[in-house]
Amino acid sequence: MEKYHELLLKNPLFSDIDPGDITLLLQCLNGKTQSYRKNDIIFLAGDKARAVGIVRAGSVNVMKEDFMGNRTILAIIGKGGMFGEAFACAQTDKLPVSVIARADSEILLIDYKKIITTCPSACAFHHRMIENMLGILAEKNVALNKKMDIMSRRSTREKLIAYLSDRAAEAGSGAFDIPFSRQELADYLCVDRSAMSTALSKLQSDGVLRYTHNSFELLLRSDDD
Amino acid sequence: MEKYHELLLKNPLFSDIDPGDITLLLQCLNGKTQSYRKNDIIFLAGDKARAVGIVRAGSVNVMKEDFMGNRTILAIIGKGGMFGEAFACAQTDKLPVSVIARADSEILLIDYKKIITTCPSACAFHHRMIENMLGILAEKNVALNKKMDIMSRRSTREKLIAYLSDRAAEAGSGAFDIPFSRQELADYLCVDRSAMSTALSKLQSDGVLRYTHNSFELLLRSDDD
DNA sequence: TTCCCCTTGTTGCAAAAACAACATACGCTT
DNA sequence: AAGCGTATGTTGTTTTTGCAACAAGGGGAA
Repeated sequence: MEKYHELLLKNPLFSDIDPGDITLLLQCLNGKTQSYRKNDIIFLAGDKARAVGIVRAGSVNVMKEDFMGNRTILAIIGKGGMFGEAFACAQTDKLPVSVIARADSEILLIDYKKIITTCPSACAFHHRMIENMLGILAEKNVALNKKMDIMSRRSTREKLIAYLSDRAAEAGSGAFDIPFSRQELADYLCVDRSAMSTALSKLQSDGVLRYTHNSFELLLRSDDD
Repeated sequence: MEKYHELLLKNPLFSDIDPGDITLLLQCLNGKTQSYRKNDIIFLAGDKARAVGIVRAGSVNVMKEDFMGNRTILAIIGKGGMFGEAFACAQTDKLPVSVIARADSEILLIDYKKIITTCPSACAFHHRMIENMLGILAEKNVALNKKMDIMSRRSTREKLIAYLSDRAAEAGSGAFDIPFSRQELADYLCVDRSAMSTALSKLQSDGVLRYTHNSFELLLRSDDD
């Protein structure tokens, strides 16, 4: 049980909650831990979203099936991870994704209503959890907006500039490091790696940018673009 | 004052709150209405995000300035609209955007802490507002994820298929209408209108799709793609 | 009806990206 | 140090996009 609580404490939903309060909190939440075998369906697309899931053991796939029947894995959620929170909080009528067990798994399912409704005893940690949930959703929102800003550019060159500018702004300096390999960066920007590599070279030869490995430096140019 | 409350009631943050409770709620929130002249800075990029803004009168620009100094308008928020909620809830240290008055405006600023902290009297409507805020953030999240799924496709053709599949899934049928004109759809997908038009024609001649005006029908194909 | 404007579809062309295949550089293990 | 595998950069080809200009069609107003 000790290990179980440790796992929860690592989850941002429970951050800044006193470990000693976790047991009480779990009582308020009335979560049920359910076991699933590999390939079992945890949530099915089309269902009403009511619960948030936390992976106690094993891992799950968040999957999407399009109209043509092609299935895509949107996310792989491992031990300690959470899924379904956005759909639960949005009270979506029809879940647009399915969640399937990748392996035999133990999932803690918590009813959304129990999360957002402070319990009769109005426990402080419960309130903290609501705040955490707001923070989680808000941060994802900010990250997604940032990425959308990048992805809306038409060319690889512009996507690179948008991404690198953003990193520079975050670092507060023209010189900064990036946390991606080239392939990862290409995946993040949704472009071809080799084309991106070419675009990077061109940016350098154009004098807009200098880089070695993962260290970059954007060079301000007052005139044209 | 009556008009002012009407405006708030239309805002999703206050939905399902009894109009009679609004006055009390506003006291809990301790919001300040401030006047700004055209081009006044309401939030400045780099500031700490602490407050949510609601436009009582006038309108504001949410703007971003990149490393090169190019400014982009991310959003125009009109009367009744809200801004800054994601940054406030994420407790962002450095606001990545600025908010500027487009015209002389009256802005109701509410401290984020006051929103998420239920007041001593634990009023029910205050709690409802927290739930609303969760819903707002979660819905934006879902919408952004949906769009990301579309935007991550490499070609216009694939973006179209992703978008139309999504619409079909939402309609629960291969036949459905879309709420966009061609130009709007192109903007949504971040592609060129005429290229998109060509891609649509090709999809139709390939027998994947039929459409007239804004009525579309996706035709299932069991074999290849 | 006729005229005009706006939306949508089409075509040609230039630029860019995707793709593939290869070359080089780097880090790690033995 | 040598050898190997991975990551990165380069080059050439094909496909697609973006752009621009134009044609076709529809709706509304006079």
